[in-house]
Amino acid sequence: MDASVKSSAPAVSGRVTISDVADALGIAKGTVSRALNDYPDISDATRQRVRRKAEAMGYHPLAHAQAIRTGRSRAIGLVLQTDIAGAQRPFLSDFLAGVSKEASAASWTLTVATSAGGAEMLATMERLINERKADGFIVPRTFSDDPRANLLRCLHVPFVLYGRLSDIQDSAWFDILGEDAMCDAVLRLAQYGHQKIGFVNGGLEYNFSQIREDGFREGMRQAGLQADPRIMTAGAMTSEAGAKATRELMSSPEPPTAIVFAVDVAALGAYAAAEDFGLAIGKDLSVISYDGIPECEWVRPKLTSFRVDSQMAGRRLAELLIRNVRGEDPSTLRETAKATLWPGGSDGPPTRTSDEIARHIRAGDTFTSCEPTGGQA
Amino acid sequence: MDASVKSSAPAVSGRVTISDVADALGIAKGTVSRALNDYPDISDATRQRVRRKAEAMGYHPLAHAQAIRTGRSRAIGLVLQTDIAGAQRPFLSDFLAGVSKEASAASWTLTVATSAGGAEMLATMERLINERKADGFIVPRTFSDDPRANLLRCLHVPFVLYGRLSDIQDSAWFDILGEDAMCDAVLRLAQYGHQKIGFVNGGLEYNFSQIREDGFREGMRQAGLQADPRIMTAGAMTSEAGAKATRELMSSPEPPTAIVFAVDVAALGAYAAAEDFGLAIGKDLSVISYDGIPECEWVRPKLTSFRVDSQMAGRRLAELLIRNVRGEDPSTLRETAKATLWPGGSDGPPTRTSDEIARHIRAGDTFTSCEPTGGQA
DNA sequence: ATCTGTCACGAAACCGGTTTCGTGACAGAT
DNA sequence: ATCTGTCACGAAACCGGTTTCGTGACAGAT
Repeated sequence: MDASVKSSAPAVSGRVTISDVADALGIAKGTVSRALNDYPDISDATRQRVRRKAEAMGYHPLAHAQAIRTGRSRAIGLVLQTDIAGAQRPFLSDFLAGVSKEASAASWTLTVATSAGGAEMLATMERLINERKADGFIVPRTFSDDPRANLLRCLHVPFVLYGRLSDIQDSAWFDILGEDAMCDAVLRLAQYGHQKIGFVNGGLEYNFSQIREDGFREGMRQAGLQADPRIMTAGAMTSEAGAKATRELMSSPEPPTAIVFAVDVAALGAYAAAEDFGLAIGKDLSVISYDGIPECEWVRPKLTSFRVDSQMAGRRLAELLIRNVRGEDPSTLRETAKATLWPGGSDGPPTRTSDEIARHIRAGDTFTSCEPTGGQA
Repeated sequence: MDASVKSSAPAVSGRVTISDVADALGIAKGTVSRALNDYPDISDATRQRVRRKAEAMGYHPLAHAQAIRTGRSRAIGLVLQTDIAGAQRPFLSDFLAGVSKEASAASWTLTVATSAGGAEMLATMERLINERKADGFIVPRTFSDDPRANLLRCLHVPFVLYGRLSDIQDSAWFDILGEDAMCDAVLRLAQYGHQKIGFVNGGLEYNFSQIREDGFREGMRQAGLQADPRIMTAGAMTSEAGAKATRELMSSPEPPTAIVFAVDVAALGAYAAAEDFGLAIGKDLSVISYDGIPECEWVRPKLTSFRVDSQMAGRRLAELLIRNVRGEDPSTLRETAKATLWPGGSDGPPTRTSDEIARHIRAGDTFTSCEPTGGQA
């Protein structure tokens, strides 16, 4: 009888649309939209009615339908750099789990792309922006002077750094306090009685390296020890580089009895170097590192390392980014967390002095092996 | 003078829209759309003109604007299971790189979510489908009876399995020929002279396990050897489980001189077990495994393993899925590839007989250690 | 009693695409 | 010369949302 009866069938696709909700309430769909988006020109009574009905009908707006008008699709962008030697590999699964969990909780999604570094990386990000596949980015592995941050700032696209930027400006970030870990590592070694403590830093192109070196120096200062530049080096981001760095440090006139590494993969290289020299890790040479990659548990003795909770980092970064996109001031979106010491067997009281080690290495023989090695003998 | 002059300004956002292209050509935007989508009611001449102009103006349709009408957003869905012990972790970065590269090349994107297994996994996938965040799914780590595949089939959502399904039906898949690798592993060991060869399979809930066991048996058959059920076991998906399985096999009346593992992480456990028994890996006990995880390079001796090219797998899966979504018959979208042998030092000619090993283990002492261990002595 | 301002909503335009419907132009058949 | 069918396109509706614009109803001031 009533000619205005529109079919209230819930659309062909089975999804509940905003029109379905509006029809069910007998109001305009624009009103429903404004009610759900907290426009001020909607009465509290209506707002409540709409909310309840939408909830009851299981209505969820389609992000990409909103995007066409708003330009935002509730998607977090993450571009992984794949041309660097496994740098982010071990944490990736946990990290993604953290990001995507937090995203899901806010009805956001995660768009992942991969790229080599440099121009390709920036092009990839621009494409995601242009195609509205990402409303903002999580920028992992911050560089000291990060072109990604520069680009996103120019384009006024929100982002959150995983790592602090020296040129802090107005960016949001989350970071693990690597400096505290390095400092604690030194103090732990000093307490064991180590006096000659070496440092193998990561690549100086990364922002974290300066920070970790500062932490190392601060630890030495607090322990009342001298930081000796002859047993400090940097740039070790692979096991091979870590081995090479270790050999260099150990070949110095006054070799260290303990080395602090800024990254685990480099520290793993110390095992090979120690083997070459016939030094026992954890006894002749103590090692403490940072990251907490699973390989720490594989090597013997296990590698003592400051472990980073990557899943938590992912979660926090996602939350900060979402708040950034929603308009909060980036300079209020900054957080830090601490790494946790996971003791292995790679550190302990020194069993040899620096002198003894130096003589031993010059002599080219070993302390511990049971089969004769090296030398002309 | 001409009242019909619409502003040809390229929109506020800077993007070129379909209307911009239509205006530039003086034709209707519907015509442009049909021309670009190869509708039959567009003349070749017009089609060419439109294509060229769109190209020249740098027009790219907005995937989510298309999605609102078509229901498709050119996005690949990938839900990672994060509650299983690191199973997919090591390959993840390469795998994502492969998927996302292939996706980018086709102007698709990759939506990643994570989930625990079971009902949560299915709910996560349904959410992505309902919100049009994925037009189809790559289903990694296929289970023998895979609830994800069942769900997607019911919903008529395209998907590609990474792994073959026993109940093949109409699904598309890509898989590495694990059976060939297992077979080759046995033949390699047989050529070294091994006769008692054990097998430690992965979890039987995974589809690959049956396939790899078949490959192992086929290898034994080709080598003219008896598969001995007392030195075959399954369910080892972690290093601990691999160590336990190795101990069991070695404690059998006729222990193996070589073991084939279906997965690397389990094989890594063999190192710990061998150490317990005082057996030298690669000499007293040969080990060959499968996956090619980076840890193979960390252990001593390096683990001989059949390496899977995860990036390639990701690429192939992405391509197959896209073709599936575009309407190609899934039963024509099936591919396999071979794993590549990466020899380490964990396999070689047997240095002891099964008997010698059995006696040794019963005696509870070791062959190789230089310090006395074990026994009451 | 009228005027003014605010409240709260409906109607309609809009975002950037796709798809349906209608029709003028032309060719070929009668 | 008219009729019929196909070709090739324009116009308009549509997808599911958001946002702008307009206006009736009511309250308070004059």
